[in-house]
Amino acid sequence: MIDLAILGVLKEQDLHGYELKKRLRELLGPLSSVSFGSLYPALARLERAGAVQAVDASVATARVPIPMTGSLTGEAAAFRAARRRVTRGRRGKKVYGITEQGERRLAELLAEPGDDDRTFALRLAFCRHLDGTGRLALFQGRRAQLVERLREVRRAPGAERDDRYVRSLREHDEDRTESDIAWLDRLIAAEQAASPDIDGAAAAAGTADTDPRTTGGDNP
Amino acid sequence: MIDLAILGVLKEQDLHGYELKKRLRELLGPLSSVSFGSLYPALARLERAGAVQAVDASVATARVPIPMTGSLTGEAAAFRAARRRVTRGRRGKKVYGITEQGERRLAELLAEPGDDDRTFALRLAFCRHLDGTGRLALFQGRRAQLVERLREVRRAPGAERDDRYVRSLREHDEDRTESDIAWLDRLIAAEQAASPDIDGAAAAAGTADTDPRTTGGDNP
DNA sequence: GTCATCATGTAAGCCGTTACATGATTGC
DNA sequence: GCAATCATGTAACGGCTTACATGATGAC
Repeated sequence: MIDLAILGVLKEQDLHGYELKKRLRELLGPLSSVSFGSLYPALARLERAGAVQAVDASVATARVPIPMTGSLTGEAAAFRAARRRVTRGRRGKKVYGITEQGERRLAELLAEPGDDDRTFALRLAFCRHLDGTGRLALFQGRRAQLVERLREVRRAPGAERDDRYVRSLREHDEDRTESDIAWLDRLIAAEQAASPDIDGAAAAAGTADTDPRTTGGDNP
Repeated sequence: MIDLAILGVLKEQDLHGYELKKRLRELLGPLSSVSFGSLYPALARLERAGAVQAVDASVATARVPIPMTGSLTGEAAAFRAARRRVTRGRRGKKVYGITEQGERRLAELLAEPGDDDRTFALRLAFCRHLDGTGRLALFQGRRAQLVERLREVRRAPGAERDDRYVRSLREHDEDRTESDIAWLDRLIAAEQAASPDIDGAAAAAGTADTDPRTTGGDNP
């Protein structure tokens, strides 16, 4: 879960822990943003596993210029930074980059099934690193899951005991789920329009029984 | 969190652990239903804390309130003794009932601030045990939180780097939040219609700055 | 008599948090 | 030089899950 977030962000850009947290925050919102207490150990673990690697901060990313204050031992500092390529930058910073192994791991994490509400948002945020087939599988797998959930919400055992608040909760939950399914339908349609050669039939095995009518019918 | 769920369910009916889990499942859906591994320790903890109490299974469903007259008549003493003596029913079942202390604890848990997405649903499910003022405070507190979240989603720092998937995610998140706010507005309106004497001004201190226009404008 | 279900618990471990400790760099 | 921010980590802990262990009851 946190591995996916880290690798997904590092795939777009080399970053150190502090920046990583900021980027995750702006990507995922203040909620579901990780804390340092889990971020740094996770980075250390990923480094041990060979999925990420400390890189030279000065060559990390072109768009982040390091302001060399120049006057005091500028050349010496630059030299030292250049020599100790794999340790830390000027400010104790440890800039991480994703390795090839890490990219494979990211692909695995993006493709593996079992998405709850939180991991789906994360996967969607990084799904550009998937091919069209993988994306369709992701979307349709999620859709099937929501359809199943909608079925359960509608079955609603024990609903006769509900007071009006619980009833309202259930109704709103139903609306939300329908809205989510309609949204996924739009994503799926856009994906199929972008790649007309794949129909997702192979990718979405087992989801063929999903009933289009359960989406609440926003299509005429 | 789990305490709230347990006490809320036990307030409506005496139950043993197994049934409690089933009831929670049908109340909250398969998601966010607790596992035995957390339910039983929680029940034991609540029993040690005096919030719940093992009761005689044969009188369990009657839900007879304990007479709190203070003076121990012979009858009440006998009842209490009988109630305390019985630990488990025929089948090793241990039926729990909520105590007065537990009801106070439930009221505390329902009223205390700090609701994330999950605890709000739980509170709403049991908010009938709150008075009108408490309910309004709950709804309006949640509304203020969602308005703040909407503001953050719309600010969206770093959104210029987003690909279309992240953009779609943000848009859908915005729609969802707007829909949630509109739903809360309906709940609030219904609550105020039911109790015209309270306007929630005192209960919702600090939420007066919420702008009705931020709801997406489903009102003409 | 044995199998599914009901019923209660314990143990190990994961995943993440908060709080704490430490130090570098920049701005004033 | 001093505070604010940047930056990295460790320690303690909490809550919840899975897996395991145990046993009662009823259907057949």
